[in-house]
Amino acid sequence: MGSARAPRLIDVNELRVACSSCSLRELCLPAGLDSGEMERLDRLVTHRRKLRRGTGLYHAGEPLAGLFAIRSGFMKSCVLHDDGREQVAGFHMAGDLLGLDAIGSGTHTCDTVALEDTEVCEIPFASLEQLSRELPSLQHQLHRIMSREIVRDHGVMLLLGSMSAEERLAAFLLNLSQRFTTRGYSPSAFRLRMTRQEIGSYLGLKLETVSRAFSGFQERGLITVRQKEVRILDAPGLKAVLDSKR
Amino acid sequence: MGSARAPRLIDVNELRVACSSCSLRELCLPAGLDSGEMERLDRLVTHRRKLRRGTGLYHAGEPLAGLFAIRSGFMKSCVLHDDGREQVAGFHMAGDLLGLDAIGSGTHTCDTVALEDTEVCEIPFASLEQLSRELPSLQHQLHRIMSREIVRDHGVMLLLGSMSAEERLAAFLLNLSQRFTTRGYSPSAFRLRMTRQEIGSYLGLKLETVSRAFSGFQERGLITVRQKEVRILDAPGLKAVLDSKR
DNA sequence: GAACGGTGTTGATGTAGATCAAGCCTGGTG
DNA sequence: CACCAGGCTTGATCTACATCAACACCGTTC
Repeated sequence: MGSARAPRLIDVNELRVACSSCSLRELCLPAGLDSGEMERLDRLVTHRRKLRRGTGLYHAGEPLAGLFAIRSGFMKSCVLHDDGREQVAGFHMAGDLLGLDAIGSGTHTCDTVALEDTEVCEIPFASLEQLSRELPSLQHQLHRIMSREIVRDHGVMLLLGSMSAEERLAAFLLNLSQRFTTRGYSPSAFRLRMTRQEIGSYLGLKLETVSRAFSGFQERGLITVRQKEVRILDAPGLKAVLDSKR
Repeated sequence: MGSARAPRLIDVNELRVACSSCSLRELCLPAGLDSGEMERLDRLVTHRRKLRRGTGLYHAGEPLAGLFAIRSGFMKSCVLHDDGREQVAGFHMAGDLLGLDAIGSGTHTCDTVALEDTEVCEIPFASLEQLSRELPSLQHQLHRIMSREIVRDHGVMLLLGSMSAEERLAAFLLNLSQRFTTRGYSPSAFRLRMTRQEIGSYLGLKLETVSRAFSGFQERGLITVRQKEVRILDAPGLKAVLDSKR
């Protein structure tokens, strides 16, 4: 269908969103590459996809198509248990790389869904492996990204295994705040893209508990919440919630 | 101290435990390599270390020395929270690769401790990256291992976030059983290398709860437990515990 | 602008697992 | 061989969170 359009126009458009001119290049796969290297990476990224809010990107069981870098928007990934139970495994924003779970088996092990309109860059994995053999910086960056994902997961395990409801929510808010900051947004005022139910699923809590924890923080003057709009009034206070329990 | 010994002897010894003659080669980093490639990998593995039970291998905060492949024995890794809380992040046995957490930042993010006398092969990471640029099979195997670690962590997150105490313990026992089987041991009778406290830490439970769940399984004829000796009498029954809760 | 469905808040009650406590194995040590 | 410390089990009680329930809010659609 896209082939009906004038090819020239598409080329120009693709050029405009090349890695080298992408504002996320320092967060994403191209971090640490020089301009020549980045150009070679660009050539791998032939597909970009726009996802409407609510649309899935890939599903558990599907063969690995490629990795996906988020250009803009917000996504969640969910792991599924045999019996239908599902849990949010992570929330992903611009610069994050999705699909790493599928490298091991060649098959995706979780579902990913856009929580707002989202644009992703598709990077064919075989080509990426090949190119990263030629570009040590790219190879290393890929390793760094996978390693950081492992460390992040360990943090979530710690949270789920040994923190109270309020501690979990405080950690969650501080983490979001930090990630927004890295991307140039306000650390203290942001809009949650996910529901209470999804936050609860991620934190191992029920939605009512999440709601009560929000209210509790608000009563103590740590934050204000109005539906999905959150403002952090007292970041040190939130951090203190984390250490309070000894 | 080792240099006082006759170098010849050490060389012969090192040869004996080369990757190519290691019984774990299909589980470990050399999986998928041909004999010439394996020989090149062998040359990276200059250090082997024996750890007495209770000894640490590396600690959070230390710079990445290298990756470590377990040749024999049993280890745990623990993530630490700022406030001193600690949680077991995983149990590791022969063929497992340790240290992946440190690639991202260059610094280890967890502690690892031998739970019984253990022998590990040290693989300098920089050399491994270099060699994996020349050997696509090695590169791919490294990626597979990291990806599988991510998938494993997602499984633990699901367990911690949405399973009851008995479900967690059942999943844990079945996982252990499966890993022992892969390594050629009995799937149904094995000796736990960790304490109830460590199992509890890993599963997000207190040791008393772990103990009660063991007793419960025993009363229902699913297993027998006597201290650290476990025998699985009814594997399908244990699997049923996982699905019971809907 | 009325009606509706998805989302969020708040209260009342129930419960799985934590906590506290006591006693029992077991393996290592003098 | 007796002793001891660390590990394990089991019981009684407590509590944080789940569950159930009612209602309020908001954005969408007709």
